[in-house]
Amino acid sequence: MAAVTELTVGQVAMRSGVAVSALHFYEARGLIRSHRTLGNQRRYGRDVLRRVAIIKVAQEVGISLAEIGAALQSLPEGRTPTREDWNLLSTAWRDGLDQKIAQLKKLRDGLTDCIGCGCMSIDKCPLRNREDHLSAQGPGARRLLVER
Amino acid sequence: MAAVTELTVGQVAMRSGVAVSALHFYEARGLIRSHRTLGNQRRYGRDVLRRVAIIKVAQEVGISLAEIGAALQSLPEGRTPTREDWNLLSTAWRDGLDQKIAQLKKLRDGLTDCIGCGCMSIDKCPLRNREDHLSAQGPGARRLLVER
DNA sequence: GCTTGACCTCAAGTTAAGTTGAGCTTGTAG
DNA sequence: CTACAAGCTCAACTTAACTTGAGGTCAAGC
Repeated sequence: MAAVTELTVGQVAMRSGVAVSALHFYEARGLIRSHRTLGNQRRYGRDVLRRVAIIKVAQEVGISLAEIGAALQSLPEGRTPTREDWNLLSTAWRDGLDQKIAQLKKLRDGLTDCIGCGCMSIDKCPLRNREDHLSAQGPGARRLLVER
Repeated sequence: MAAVTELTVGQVAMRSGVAVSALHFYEARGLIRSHRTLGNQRRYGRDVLRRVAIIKVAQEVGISLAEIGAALQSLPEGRTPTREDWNLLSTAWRDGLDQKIAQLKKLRDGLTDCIGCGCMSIDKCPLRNREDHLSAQGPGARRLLVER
């Protein structure tokens, strides 16, 4: 028992509340890192707990793993996130949240206005026309789970 | 040219802004209906435009196709949606939106409180502990794109 | 009357974020 | 020293909401 700080996957899973398979997955995606024992088992430093915490919070805010990964990578030198880093990220994400909230509000107000107006006629409904014909442009324009 | 009101898939696609393949898909899912010409091609009544409009609005509000389908089915007799029907649906959906907004606000406020506190220590952070360990309970508990 | 463009069907692919399972290895408690 | 829990890898499956493609039909202009 050299370093007391080392954690196994199972321990990280238990303490962080995410499944072992999810941890494997995050590692494959480059969101967390581990080193291996001689027997090829993963060992994590305690910083992984903080990283996982950040990941989960970001996910709840509606940020994709890809974006989270990018944000974590963009931290200078890919080092363990410090409080400073957390400030930057959480501020940015909070702003994103603000925007999302504002959008939903607009949508809700549109709905409210539209209730009872029976105007769902595609050409005239303000709700419908909010989305300025995003179709028929780029041919390969994929849009699953659209954001903006 | 008996009824001037008949539309082809292509026309519906163009006017509604959704792809032909998506219309096929909606039909397979029972969200819209068509009748066929002698040559087996789809023909739609104008009401389909309204239905598609409803579907798109609901999607933007974050409602799944399954739920939209259920809502549309629940309309008495599966008839063409009237203004009354639209009232009911849009009111319900607006309330859902309200809830979603409230949730995001709570999350944002949590983030705001947390910024600078550097408390991301899993055990003590209020943001982290909001989610009262939802792990390790039901074995088959799937949760992709969680709602609540 | 034939060529094009719009349609049709059905199967398979796509993305995100994981989960499940098979088959095999480690590590630890008794 | 021997179970049995916990790990490991890799492939395949899951859901939602469509898209893409292959292979074949319909309709309309010239």
